Amino acid sequence: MKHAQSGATSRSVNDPTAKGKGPPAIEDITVKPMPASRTEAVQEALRQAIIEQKLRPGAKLPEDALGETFGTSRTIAREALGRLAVEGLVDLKPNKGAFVANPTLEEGRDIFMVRRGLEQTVTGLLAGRLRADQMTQLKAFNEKERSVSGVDEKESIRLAGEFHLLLARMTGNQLLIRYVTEVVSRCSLILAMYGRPHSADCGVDEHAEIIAALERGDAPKASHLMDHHLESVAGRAMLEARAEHDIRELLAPYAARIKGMTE
Amino acid sequence: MKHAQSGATSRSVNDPTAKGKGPPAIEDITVKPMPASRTEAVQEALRQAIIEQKLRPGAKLPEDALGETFGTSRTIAREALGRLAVEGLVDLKPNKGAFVANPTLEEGRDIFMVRRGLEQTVTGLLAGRLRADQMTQLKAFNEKERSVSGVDEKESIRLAGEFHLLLARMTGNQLLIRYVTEVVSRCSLILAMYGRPHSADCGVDEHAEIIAALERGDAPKASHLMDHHLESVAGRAMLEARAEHDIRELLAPYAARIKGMTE
DNA sequence: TCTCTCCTTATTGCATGCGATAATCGCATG
DNA sequence: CATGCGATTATCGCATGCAATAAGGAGAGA
Repeated sequence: MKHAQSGATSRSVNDPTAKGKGPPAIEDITVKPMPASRTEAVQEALRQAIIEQKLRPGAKLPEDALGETFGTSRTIAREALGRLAVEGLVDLKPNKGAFVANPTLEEGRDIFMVRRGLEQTVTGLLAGRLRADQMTQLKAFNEKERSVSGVDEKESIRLAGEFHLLLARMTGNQLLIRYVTEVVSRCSLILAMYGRPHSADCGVDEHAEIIAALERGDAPKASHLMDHHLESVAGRAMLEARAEHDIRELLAPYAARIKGMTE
Repeated sequence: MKHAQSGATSRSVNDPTAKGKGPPAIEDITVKPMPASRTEAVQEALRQAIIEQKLRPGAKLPEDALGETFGTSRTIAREALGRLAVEGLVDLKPNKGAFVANPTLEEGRDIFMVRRGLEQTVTGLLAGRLRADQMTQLKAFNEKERSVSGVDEKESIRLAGEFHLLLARMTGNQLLIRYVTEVVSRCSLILAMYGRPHSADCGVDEHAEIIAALERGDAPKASHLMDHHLESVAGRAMLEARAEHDIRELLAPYAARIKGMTE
Protein backbone atom coordinates (compact mmCIF):
# COMPACT_ATOMS: atom_id res chain seq x y z
CA MET A 1 0.00 0.00 0.00
CA LYS A 2 1.88 2.89 -1.21
CA HIS A 3 0.78 6.38 -0.91
CA ALA A 4 2.68 8.13 -3.60
CA GLN A 5 1.05 8.17 -6.95
CA SER A 6 2.59 6.12 -9.68
CA GLY A 7 4.67 8.19 -11.93
CA ALA A 8 2.37 8.49 -14.88
CA THR A 9 1.96 12.13 -14.15
CA SER A 10 4.79 14.10 -15.64
CA ARG A 11 4.67 16.53 -12.78
CA SER A 12 6.47 15.46 -9.69
CA VAL A 13 5.57 17.86 -6.99
CA ASN A 14 7.54 17.52 -3.86
CA ASP A 15 5.42 15.25 -1.80
CA PRO A 16 6.13 15.73 1.88
CA THR A 17 4.23 12.59 2.74
CA ALA A 18 6.38 10.45 0.53
CA LYS A 19 9.22 10.42 2.99
CA GLY A 20 8.22 7.33 4.84
CA LYS A 21 4.75 6.31 5.63
CA GLY A 22 4.49 5.88 9.33
CA PRO A 23 1.69 3.47 10.04
CA PRO A 24 -0.78 5.29 12.25
CA ALA A 25 0.05 4.17 15.69
CA ILE A 26 -2.59 3.66 18.30
CA GLU A 27 -3.02 7.03 19.81
CA ASP A 28 -4.89 8.59 22.62
CA ILE A 29 -8.12 9.49 21.00
CA THR A 30 -9.08 12.04 23.59
CA VAL A 31 -6.04 14.17 23.07
CA LYS A 32 -5.30 13.76 19.41
CA PRO A 33 -7.68 14.80 16.67
CA MET A 34 -6.35 12.88 13.70
CA PRO A 35 -4.20 13.24 10.61
CA ALA A 36 -7.08 12.45 8.31
CA SER A 37 -7.17 13.54 4.68
CA ARG A 38 -4.99 16.05 2.91
CA THR A 39 -7.70 18.65 3.04
CA GLU A 40 -7.99 18.37 6.78
CA ALA A 41 -4.23 18.37 7.13
CA VAL A 42 -4.00 21.64 5.24
CA GLN A 43 -6.96 22.97 7.14
CA GLU A 44 -5.30 22.15 10.44
CA ALA A 45 -1.98 23.58 9.34
CA LEU A 46 -3.58 26.82 8.25
CA ARG A 47 -5.55 26.99 11.44
CA GLN A 48 -2.41 26.68 13.50
CA ALA A 49 -0.60 29.21 11.38
CA ILE A 50 -3.42 31.69 11.76
CA ILE A 51 -3.74 31.20 15.48
CA GLU A 52 -0.03 31.58 15.99
CA GLN A 53 -0.06 34.72 13.92
CA LYS A 54 2.34 33.28 11.43
CA LEU A 55 -0.22 34.61 9.03
CA ARG A 56 -1.26 38.10 9.91
CA PRO A 57 -4.94 38.96 10.07
CA GLY A 58 -6.06 40.32 6.77
CA ALA A 59 -3.31 38.57 4.89
CA LYS A 60 -4.26 37.22 1.51
CA LEU A 61 -4.30 33.50 1.06
CA PRO A 62 -3.98 32.74 -2.64
CA GLU A 63 -4.91 29.22 -3.60
CA ASP A 64 -1.87 28.80 -5.79
CA ALA A 65 0.59 29.81 -3.14
CA LEU A 66 -1.00 27.58 -0.54
CA GLY A 67 -1.08 24.64 -2.89
CA GLU A 68 2.54 25.09 -3.73
CA THR A 69 3.48 25.52 -0.10
CA PHE A 70 1.76 22.37 1.02
CA GLY A 71 2.65 20.39 -2.05
CA THR A 72 -0.91 19.94 -3.14
CA SER A 73 -3.10 21.39 -5.82
CA ARG A 74 -5.28 24.44 -5.55
CA THR A 75 -8.26 22.17 -5.10
CA ILE A 76 -7.15 21.07 -1.67
CA ALA A 77 -6.18 24.54 -0.60
CA ARG A 78 -9.48 25.83 -1.84
CA GLU A 79 -11.49 23.29 0.06
CA ALA A 80 -9.53 23.88 3.24
CA LEU A 81 -10.12 27.61 2.88
CA GLY A 82 -13.81 27.04 2.41
CA ARG A 83 -14.05 25.04 5.59
CA LEU A 84 -11.98 27.51 7.55
CA ALA A 85 -14.37 30.16 6.33
CA VAL A 86 -17.21 28.21 7.88
CA GLU A 87 -15.21 28.17 11.09
CA GLY A 88 -14.74 31.90 10.91
CA LEU A 89 -10.96 31.95 10.75
CA VAL A 90 -10.92 32.95 7.11
CA ASP A 91 -12.82 35.55 5.18
CA LEU A 92 -13.89 34.44 1.73
CA LYS A 93 -14.61 37.25 -0.68
CA PRO A 94 -16.23 36.23 -3.95
CA ASN A 95 -13.99 36.59 -6.93
CA LYS A 96 -11.44 38.21 -4.73
CA GLY A 97 -9.96 35.41 -2.72
CA ALA A 98 -9.46 34.25 0.83
CA PHE A 99 -8.04 36.33 3.64
CA VAL A 100 -7.09 35.64 7.20
CA ALA A 101 -9.96 36.76 9.36
CA ASN A 102 -9.44 40.22 10.71
CA PRO A 103 -11.92 40.44 13.56
CA THR A 104 -12.85 43.82 14.89
CA LEU A 105 -13.12 44.56 18.56
CA GLU A 106 -16.86 44.23 18.36
CA GLU A 107 -16.56 40.81 16.79
CA GLY A 108 -14.04 39.92 19.44
CA ARG A 109 -16.47 40.86 22.16
CA ASP A 110 -19.18 38.87 20.45
CA ILE A 111 -17.00 35.81 20.27
CA PHE A 112 -16.01 36.06 23.89
CA MET A 113 -19.63 36.44 24.83
CA VAL A 114 -20.51 33.22 23.05
CA ARG A 115 -17.51 31.53 24.54
CA ARG A 116 -18.60 32.39 28.03
CA GLY A 117 -21.93 30.73 27.44
CA LEU A 118 -20.37 27.64 25.94
CA GLU A 119 -17.84 27.16 28.67
CA GLN A 120 -20.43 27.57 31.35
CA THR A 121 -22.16 24.66 29.74
CA VAL A 122 -18.87 22.80 29.94
CA THR A 123 -18.42 23.43 33.63
CA GLY A 124 -22.05 22.60 34.29
CA LEU A 125 -21.57 19.24 32.62
CA LEU A 126 -18.28 18.42 34.30
CA ALA A 127 -18.80 19.53 37.87
CA GLY A 128 -18.70 16.50 40.12
CA ARG A 129 -18.59 14.11 37.21
CA LEU A 130 -14.89 13.91 36.54
CA ARG A 131 -13.17 10.60 36.95
CA ALA A 132 -10.03 10.36 39.03
CA ASP A 133 -7.78 9.98 36.01
CA GLN A 134 -9.33 13.03 34.43
CA MET A 135 -8.71 15.06 37.56
CA THR A 136 -5.13 13.88 37.53
CA GLN A 137 -4.80 14.89 33.91
CA LEU A 138 -6.21 18.33 34.61
CA LYS A 139 -3.93 18.95 37.54
CA ALA A 140 -0.91 17.78 35.59
CA PHE A 141 -1.86 20.09 32.79
CA ASN A 142 -2.22 22.98 35.16
CA GLU A 143 1.24 22.29 36.51
CA LYS A 144 2.59 22.32 33.01
CA GLU A 145 0.95 25.67 32.48
CA ARG A 146 2.52 26.97 35.62
CA SER A 147 5.94 25.73 34.62
CA VAL A 148 5.99 27.73 31.42
CA SER A 149 4.20 30.72 32.83
CA GLY A 150 6.40 33.74 32.47
CA VAL A 151 9.00 31.70 30.63
CA ASP A 152 7.61 30.96 27.23
CA GLU A 153 5.01 33.48 26.21
CA LYS A 154 3.81 31.73 23.06
CA GLU A 155 3.63 28.36 24.72
CA SER A 156 1.80 29.85 27.65
CA ILE A 157 -0.90 31.23 25.41
CA ARG A 158 -1.16 27.98 23.55
CA LEU A 159 -1.51 25.97 26.74
CA ALA A 160 -4.09 28.34 28.12
CA GLY A 161 -6.27 27.63 25.13
CA GLU A 162 -5.46 23.96 25.30
CA PHE A 163 -6.70 23.81 28.88
CA HIS A 164 -10.15 24.93 27.85
CA LEU A 165 -10.11 22.45 25.00
CA LEU A 166 -9.17 19.70 27.41
CA LEU A 167 -12.13 20.52 29.59
CA ALA A 168 -14.45 20.57 26.62
CA ARG A 169 -13.20 17.20 25.41
CA MET A 170 -13.90 15.70 28.80
CA THR A 171 -17.58 16.39 28.39
CA GLY A 172 -17.64 13.95 25.51
CA ASN A 173 -20.13 16.24 23.84
CA GLN A 174 -18.93 16.35 20.26
CA LEU A 175 -20.76 19.50 19.30
CA LEU A 176 -19.63 21.30 22.40
CA ILE A 177 -16.09 20.22 21.64
CA ARG A 178 -16.34 21.57 18.14
CA TYR A 179 -17.77 24.89 19.19
CA VAL A 180 -15.32 25.38 22.01
CA THR A 181 -12.51 24.49 19.64
CA GLU A 182 -13.71 27.13 17.25
CA VAL A 183 -14.15 29.87 19.78
CA VAL A 184 -10.87 29.09 21.45
CA SER A 185 -9.17 29.34 18.08
CA ARG A 186 -10.79 32.62 17.33
CA CYS A 187 -10.19 33.98 20.80
CA SER A 188 -6.54 33.09 20.45
CA LEU A 189 -6.45 35.08 17.27
CA ILE A 190 -8.18 37.98 18.94
CA LEU A 191 -5.92 37.93 21.95
CA ALA A 192 -2.94 37.80 19.67
CA MET A 193 -4.30 40.83 17.84
CA TYR A 194 -5.53 42.93 20.68
CA GLY A 195 -4.19 41.37 23.86
CA ARG A 196 -1.17 42.68 25.64
CA PRO A 197 1.72 40.42 26.58
CA HIS A 198 1.19 38.39 29.73
CA SER A 199 -2.54 38.73 29.50
CA ALA A 200 -2.80 34.98 29.21
CA ASP A 201 -0.41 34.12 32.00
CA CYS A 202 -2.76 35.41 34.63
CA GLY A 203 -5.04 32.49 33.95
CA VAL A 204 -3.03 29.75 35.61
CA ASP A 205 -4.34 30.30 39.10
CA GLU A 206 -7.84 30.80 37.88
CA HIS A 207 -7.59 27.53 36.03
CA ALA A 208 -6.54 25.88 39.26
CA GLU A 209 -9.51 27.33 41.08
CA ILE A 210 -11.83 26.06 38.40
CA ILE A 211 -10.34 22.60 38.67
CA ALA A 212 -10.85 22.66 42.41
CA ALA A 213 -14.48 23.71 42.08
CA LEU A 214 -15.08 20.99 39.53
CA GLU A 215 -13.56 18.42 41.84
CA ARG A 216 -15.79 19.51 44.70
CA GLY A 217 -18.75 19.20 42.37
CA ASP A 218 -19.64 22.80 43.01
CA ALA A 219 -21.24 23.50 39.65
CA PRO A 220 -22.42 27.05 40.34
CA LYS A 221 -19.03 28.04 41.69
CA ALA A 222 -17.22 26.43 38.79
CA SER A 223 -19.43 28.14 36.25
CA HIS A 224 -19.08 31.40 38.08
CA LEU A 225 -15.30 31.11 38.16
CA MET A 226 -15.17 30.16 34.52
CA ASP A 227 -17.34 33.05 33.56
CA HIS A 228 -15.30 35.57 35.46
CA HIS A 229 -12.10 34.03 34.24
CA LEU A 230 -13.15 34.54 30.64
CA GLU A 231 -14.64 37.92 31.35
CA SER A 232 -11.43 39.12 32.91
CA VAL A 233 -9.29 37.71 30.14
CA ALA A 234 -11.48 39.39 27.58
CA GLY A 235 -11.71 42.55 29.61
CA ARG A 236 -7.98 42.92 30.02
CA ALA A 237 -7.40 42.30 26.37
CA MET A 238 -10.07 44.69 25.22
CA LEU A 239 -9.06 47.38 27.67
CA GLU A 240 -5.49 47.11 26.59
CA ALA A 241 -6.62 47.13 23.02
CA ARG A 242 -8.52 50.30 23.59
CA ALA A 243 -5.36 52.03 24.72
CA GLU A 244 -2.99 50.48 22.28
CA HIS A 245 -4.77 49.63 19.10
CA ASP A 246 -7.95 51.53 19.06
CA ILE A 247 -6.40 54.59 17.53
CA ARG A 248 -5.43 52.58 14.54
CA GLU A 249 -8.88 51.09 14.60
CA LEU A 250 -10.48 54.50 14.60
CA LEU A 251 -8.18 55.84 11.95
CA ALA A 252 -8.60 52.93 9.60
CA PRO A 253 -11.74 54.25 7.92
CA TYR A 254 -10.15 57.60 7.25
CA ALA A 255 -7.00 56.05 5.93
CA ALA A 256 -9.09 53.81 3.80
CA ARG A 257 -10.97 56.73 2.37
CA ILE A 258 -7.78 58.54 1.59
CA LYS A 259 -6.18 55.62 -0.09
CA GLY A 260 -9.35 54.61 -1.79
CA MET A 261 -9.23 51.23 -0.19
CA THR A 262 -12.49 49.43 -0.44
CA GLU A 263 -12.94 46.92 2.26
CA MET B 1 -25.91 4.00 -15.29
CA LYS B 2 -24.76 6.66 -17.63
CA HIS B 3 -21.94 8.93 -16.95
CA ALA B 4 -22.53 12.54 -16.14
CA GLN B 5 -24.10 14.03 -19.19
CA SER B 6 -23.37 17.44 -17.93
CA GLY B 7 -26.40 19.56 -17.28
CA ALA B 8 -26.55 20.34 -20.96
CA THR B 9 -28.72 23.40 -21.07
CA SER B 10 -28.14 25.69 -18.19
CA ARG B 11 -24.63 26.58 -19.03
CA SER B 12 -22.73 26.01 -22.20
CA VAL B 13 -19.03 25.78 -21.91
CA ASN B 14 -18.69 26.82 -25.49
CA ASP B 15 -20.22 30.22 -25.58
CA PRO B 16 -19.26 31.94 -28.82
CA THR B 17 -21.17 35.06 -27.93
CA ALA B 18 -18.94 35.69 -24.99
CA LYS B 19 -16.50 37.37 -27.29
CA GLY B 20 -16.57 41.13 -27.39
CA LYS B 21 -18.45 43.26 -24.98
CA GLY B 22 -21.67 43.35 -26.85
CA PRO B 23 -25.04 43.08 -25.19
CA PRO B 24 -24.69 40.81 -22.21
CA ALA B 25 -26.60 37.65 -22.74
CA ILE B 26 -30.03 38.31 -21.36
CA GLU B 27 -30.67 34.67 -20.68
CA ASP B 28 -27.54 34.67 -18.61
CA ILE B 29 -29.09 37.04 -16.14
CA THR B 30 -32.46 35.36 -16.10
CA VAL B 31 -31.13 31.85 -15.94
CA LYS B 32 -28.62 32.76 -13.34
CA PRO B 33 -30.34 31.75 -10.15
CA MET B 34 -27.31 32.15 -8.05
CA PRO B 35 -27.83 34.37 -5.07
CA ALA B 36 -24.24 33.84 -4.11
CA SER B 37 -21.79 31.33 -5.46
CA ARG B 38 -22.88 28.00 -6.80
CA THR B 39 -21.37 26.24 -3.88
CA GLU B 40 -23.41 28.17 -1.39
CA ALA B 41 -26.54 27.67 -3.42
CA VAL B 42 -26.06 23.93 -3.41
CA GLN B 43 -25.11 24.03 0.24
CA GLU B 44 -28.28 25.88 1.11
CA ALA B 45 -30.44 23.62 -1.03
CA LEU B 46 -29.02 20.53 0.56
CA ARG B 47 -29.41 21.99 3.99
CA GLN B 48 -33.07 22.66 3.40
CA ALA B 49 -33.60 19.23 1.92
CA ILE B 50 -31.98 17.59 4.90
CA ILE B 51 -33.88 19.61 7.45
CA GLU B 52 -37.17 18.93 5.73
CA GLN B 53 -36.35 15.27 5.61
CA LYS B 54 -36.54 15.18 1.88
CA LEU B 55 -33.28 13.37 2.28
CA ARG B 56 -33.50 10.70 4.91
CA PRO B 57 -30.84 10.54 7.60
CA GLY B 58 -28.16 8.11 6.59
CA ALA B 59 -28.91 8.49 2.90
CA LYS B 60 -25.91 8.46 0.65
CA LEU B 61 -25.05 11.64 -1.18
CA PRO B 62 -22.94 10.73 -4.19
CA GLU B 63 -21.11 13.62 -5.74
CA ASP B 64 -22.10 12.65 -9.25
CA ALA B 65 -25.78 12.46 -8.48
CA LEU B 66 -25.77 15.79 -6.70
CA GLY B 67 -23.87 17.44 -9.48
CA GLU B 68 -26.27 16.12 -12.05
CA THR B 69 -29.25 17.13 -9.96
CA PHE B 70 -28.08 20.67 -9.47
CA GLY B 71 -26.61 21.02 -12.93
CA THR B 72 -23.10 21.50 -11.68
CA SER B 73 -19.98 19.44 -11.55
CA ARG B 74 -18.89 17.19 -8.78
CA THR B 75 -16.51 19.85 -7.60
CA ILE B 76 -19.31 22.06 -6.40
CA ALA B 77 -21.22 19.24 -4.82
CA ARG B 78 -18.09 18.09 -3.15
CA GLU B 79 -17.32 21.47 -1.67
CA ALA B 80 -20.87 21.96 -0.47
CA LEU B 81 -20.74 18.56 1.20
CA GLY B 82 -17.50 19.46 2.88
CA ARG B 83 -18.97 22.59 4.36
CA LEU B 84 -22.13 20.86 5.45
CA ALA B 85 -19.92 18.32 7.15
CA VAL B 86 -18.36 21.14 9.15
CA GLU B 87 -21.87 22.20 10.09
CA GLY B 88 -22.67 18.70 11.21
CA LEU B 89 -25.53 18.01 8.84
CA VAL B 90 -23.49 15.63 6.73
CA ASP B 91 -21.22 12.77 7.64
CA LEU B 92 -18.13 12.51 5.51
CA LYS B 93 -16.52 9.11 5.45
CA PRO B 94 -13.11 8.88 3.81
CA ASN B 95 -13.09 6.99 0.56
CA LYS B 96 -16.68 6.09 1.16
CA GLY B 97 -18.60 9.24 0.49
CA ALA B 98 -21.00 11.65 2.11
CA PHE B 99 -24.12 10.72 4.01
CA VAL B 100 -26.93 12.67 5.56
CA ALA B 101 -26.19 12.95 9.24
CA ASN B 102 -27.91 10.30 11.22
CA PRO B 103 -27.71 11.59 14.76
CA THR B 104 -28.17 9.13 17.54
CA LEU B 105 -30.22 9.94 20.60
CA GLU B 106 -27.07 10.70 22.51
CA GLU B 107 -25.95 13.14 19.87
CA GLY B 108 -29.39 14.63 19.91
CA ARG B 109 -29.18 15.16 23.62
CA ASP B 110 -25.73 16.66 23.22
CA ILE B 111 -26.98 19.09 20.63
CA PHE B 112 -29.93 20.15 22.72
CA MET B 113 -27.62 20.63 25.67
CA VAL B 114 -25.46 23.00 23.66
CA ARG B 115 -28.51 24.72 22.31
CA ARG B 116 -29.77 25.42 25.79
CA GLY B 117 -26.54 27.14 26.66
CA LEU B 118 -26.53 29.18 23.49
CA GLU B 119 -30.08 30.34 23.81
CA GLN B 120 -29.60 31.32 27.41
CA THR B 121 -26.89 33.58 26.13
CA VAL B 122 -29.41 34.95 23.66
CA THR B 123 -31.99 35.74 26.29
CA GLY B 124 -29.36 37.22 28.54
CA LEU B 125 -28.32 39.58 25.79
CA LEU B 126 -31.84 40.54 24.79
CA ALA B 127 -33.62 40.96 28.10
CA GLY B 128 -34.62 44.57 28.51
CA ARG B 129 -32.73 45.66 25.45
CA LEU B 130 -35.28 45.08 22.74
CA ARG B 131 -36.52 48.07 20.80
CA ALA B 132 -40.21 48.67 20.39
CA ASP B 133 -40.22 47.59 16.76
CA GLN B 134 -38.43 44.41 17.68
CA MET B 135 -41.02 43.65 20.35
CA THR B 136 -43.74 44.26 17.80
CA GLN B 137 -42.04 41.91 15.40
CA LEU B 138 -41.74 39.21 18.03
CA LYS B 139 -45.36 39.46 19.05
CA ALA B 140 -46.51 39.42 15.46
CA PHE B 141 -44.42 36.35 14.86
CA ASN B 142 -45.86 34.65 17.89
CA GLU B 143 -49.34 35.35 16.59
CA LYS B 144 -48.41 33.82 13.28
CA GLU B 145 -47.20 30.77 15.12
CA ARG B 146 -50.47 30.58 16.99
CA SER B 147 -52.49 30.86 13.82
CA VAL B 148 -50.92 27.81 12.24
CA SER B 149 -50.67 25.84 15.45
CA GLY B 150 -52.61 22.64 15.07
CA VAL B 151 -53.39 23.47 11.48
CA ASP B 152 -50.20 23.02 9.53
CA GLU B 153 -47.83 20.67 11.22
CA LYS B 154 -44.84 21.22 8.98
CA GLU B 155 -45.22 24.98 9.00
CA SER B 156 -45.62 24.97 12.73
CA ILE B 157 -42.33 23.20 13.21
CA ARG B 158 -40.64 25.50 10.76
CA LEU B 159 -41.93 28.60 12.51
CA ALA B 160 -40.95 27.27 15.90
CA GLY B 161 -37.39 27.05 14.71
CA GLU B 162 -37.67 30.39 12.99
CA PHE B 163 -38.71 32.04 16.23
CA HIS B 164 -35.49 31.07 17.90
CA LEU B 165 -33.55 32.25 14.90
CA LEU B 166 -35.34 35.56 15.05
CA LEU B 167 -34.33 36.03 18.65
CA ALA B 168 -30.74 35.13 17.87
CA ARG B 169 -30.65 37.61 14.99
CA MET B 170 -31.83 40.37 17.27
CA THR B 171 -28.70 40.04 19.34
CA GLY B 172 -26.68 41.18 16.37
CA ASN B 173 -23.99 38.78 17.48
CA GLN B 174 -22.89 37.15 14.26
CA LEU B 175 -21.27 34.14 15.82
CA LEU B 176 -24.21 33.53 18.09
CA ILE B 177 -26.48 33.75 15.07
CA ARG B 178 -24.42 31.23 13.20
CA TYR B 179 -24.30 28.77 16.07
CA VAL B 180 -27.98 29.08 16.85
CA THR B 181 -28.74 28.62 13.18
CA GLU B 182 -26.73 25.45 13.18
CA VAL B 183 -28.19 23.96 16.30
CA VAL B 184 -31.71 24.87 15.27
CA SER B 185 -31.12 23.13 11.95
CA ARG B 186 -29.81 20.06 13.64
CA CYS B 187 -32.50 20.08 16.28
CA SER B 188 -35.08 20.26 13.52
CA LEU B 189 -33.53 17.18 12.00
CA ILE B 190 -33.50 15.43 15.33
CA LEU B 191 -37.08 16.34 16.13
CA ALA B 192 -38.11 15.16 12.70
CA MET B 193 -36.36 11.87 13.37
CA TYR B 194 -37.30 11.22 16.93
CA GLY B 195 -40.02 13.69 17.80
CA ARG B 196 -43.65 12.82 17.90
CA PRO B 197 -46.26 14.84 16.04
CA HIS B 198 -47.42 17.97 17.82
CA SER B 199 -44.33 18.07 19.97
CA ALA B 200 -43.49 21.44 18.48
CA ASP B 201 -46.91 22.97 18.77
CA CYS B 202 -46.71 23.12 22.50
CA GLY B 203 -44.13 25.81 22.23
CA VAL B 204 -46.36 28.72 21.24
CA ASP B 205 -47.39 29.72 24.73
CA GLU B 206 -43.92 29.22 26.05
CA HIS B 207 -42.63 31.49 23.33
CA ALA B 208 -45.14 34.11 24.42
CA GLU B 209 -43.98 33.86 28.01
CA ILE B 210 -40.39 34.30 26.93
CA ILE B 211 -41.31 37.38 24.95
CA ALA B 212 -43.06 38.83 27.96
CA ALA B 213 -40.10 38.20 30.22
CA LEU B 214 -37.77 39.79 27.69
CA GLU B 215 -40.01 42.82 27.50
CA ARG B 216 -40.01 43.21 31.27
CA GLY B 217 -36.25 42.99 31.19
CA ASP B 218 -36.36 40.04 33.54
CA ALA B 219 -33.23 38.31 32.33
CA PRO B 220 -33.13 35.47 34.84
CA LYS B 221 -36.76 34.65 34.22
CA ALA B 222 -36.34 34.79 30.47
CA SER B 223 -33.31 32.54 30.58
CA HIS B 224 -35.08 30.21 32.93
CA LEU B 225 -38.13 30.04 30.68
CA MET B 226 -36.00 29.49 27.63
CA ASP B 227 -34.07 26.75 29.30
CA HIS B 228 -37.15 24.92 30.43
CA HIS B 229 -38.80 25.44 27.11
CA LEU B 230 -35.94 23.74 25.32
CA GLU B 231 -35.60 21.10 27.98
CA SER B 232 -39.23 20.19 27.69
CA VAL B 233 -39.16 20.14 23.91
CA ALA B 234 -36.12 17.89 24.00
CA GLY B 235 -37.54 15.81 26.79
CA ARG B 236 -40.81 15.14 25.05
CA ALA B 237 -39.04 14.22 21.86
CA MET B 238 -36.55 11.98 23.53
CA LEU B 239 -39.14 10.32 25.70
CA GLU B 240 -41.24 9.54 22.70
CA ALA B 241 -38.15 8.35 20.91
CA ARG B 242 -37.32 6.02 23.71
CA ALA B 243 -40.57 4.23 23.23
CA GLU B 244 -40.56 4.26 19.49
CA HIS B 245 -37.04 4.06 18.19
CA ASP B 246 -34.82 2.91 20.95
CA ILE B 247 -35.20 -0.74 20.18
CA ARG B 248 -33.69 -0.20 16.80
CA GLU B 249 -31.06 1.93 18.45
CA LEU B 250 -30.15 -0.78 20.87
CA LEU B 251 -30.05 -3.44 18.24
CA ALA B 252 -27.86 -1.49 15.87
CA PRO B 253 -24.52 -2.52 17.40
CA TYR B 254 -25.42 -6.16 17.30
CA ALA B 255 -26.60 -5.94 13.75
CA ALA B 256 -23.42 -4.14 12.87
CA ARG B 257 -21.30 -6.82 14.42
CA ILE B 258 -23.17 -9.51 12.57
CA LYS B 259 -22.86 -7.87 9.25
CA GLY B 260 -19.32 -6.82 9.88
CA MET B 261 -20.21 -3.20 9.47
CA THR B 262 -17.65 -1.03 11.09
CA GLU B 263 -19.40 2.08 12.05
C1' DT C 1 -22.61 -26.12 -1.10
C1' DC C 2 -19.43 -23.05 0.92
C1' DT C 3 -15.53 -20.16 0.71
C1' DC C 4 -11.61 -17.91 -0.99
C1' DT C 5 -9.65 -15.26 -4.49
C1' DC C 6 -9.46 -12.40 -8.36
C1' DC C 7 -11.54 -9.36 -11.42
C1' DT C 8 -14.87 -5.93 -12.67
C1' DT C 9 -17.09 -1.64 -11.60
C1' DA C 10 -18.74 2.33 -9.42
C1' DT C 11 -17.16 6.24 -6.77
C1' DT C 12 -13.93 8.96 -4.39
C1' DG C 13 -9.52 11.93 -4.07
C1' DC C 14 -6.88 14.88 -6.33
C1' DA C 15 -4.74 17.62 -10.18
C1' DT C 16 -5.03 20.41 -13.98
C1' DG C 17 -7.11 23.24 -17.77
C1' DC C 18 -10.03 26.76 -19.46
C1' DG C 19 -12.96 30.67 -19.34
C1' DA C 20 -14.15 34.67 -16.50
C1' DT C 21 -13.56 38.25 -13.31
C1' DA C 22 -11.18 41.87 -11.00
C1' DA C 23 -6.88 44.46 -10.18
C1' DT C 24 -3.01 46.96 -12.32
C1' DC C 25 -0.73 49.71 -15.42
C1' DG C 26 0.03 52.48 -19.45
C1' DC C 27 -1.85 55.77 -22.47
C1' DA C 28 -4.33 59.27 -24.29
C1' DT C 29 -7.06 63.39 -23.54
C1' DG C 30 -9.33 67.47 -21.37
C1' DC D 1 -1.40 67.76 -14.20
C1' DA D 2 -5.23 65.14 -13.21
C1' DT D 3 -8.56 61.96 -14.99
C1' DG D 4 -10.78 58.58 -17.42
C1' DC D 5 -10.24 54.51 -20.35
C1' DG D 6 -8.47 50.32 -22.65
C1' DA D 7 -5.03 46.45 -22.50
C1' DT D 8 -2.42 43.22 -19.67
C1' DT D 9 -2.04 40.12 -16.05
C1' DA D 10 -2.92 37.59 -11.98
C1' DT D 11 -6.22 34.96 -9.67
C1' DC D 12 -10.62 32.84 -9.02
C1' DG D 13 -14.73 29.68 -10.29
C1' DC D 14 -15.71 25.70 -12.15
C1' DA D 15 -15.47 21.42 -15.08
C1' DT D 16 -13.26 17.50 -16.31
C1' DG D 17 -9.73 13.73 -16.44
C1' DC D 18 -6.97 10.25 -14.31
C1' DA D 19 -5.30 7.19 -10.69
C1' DA D 20 -6.64 4.82 -6.38
C1' DT D 21 -9.63 2.72 -3.31
C1' DA D 22 -13.54 0.04 -1.80
C1' DA D 23 -17.56 -2.71 -3.01
C1' DG D 24 -19.63 -6.47 -5.49
C1' DG D 25 -19.74 -10.54 -8.28
C1' DA D 26 -17.96 -14.52 -10.87
C1' DG D 27 -15.34 -18.50 -10.95
C1' DA D 28 -12.41 -22.13 -9.14
C1' DG D 29 -11.24 -25.26 -5.58
C1' DA D 30 -12.31 -27.87 -1.39
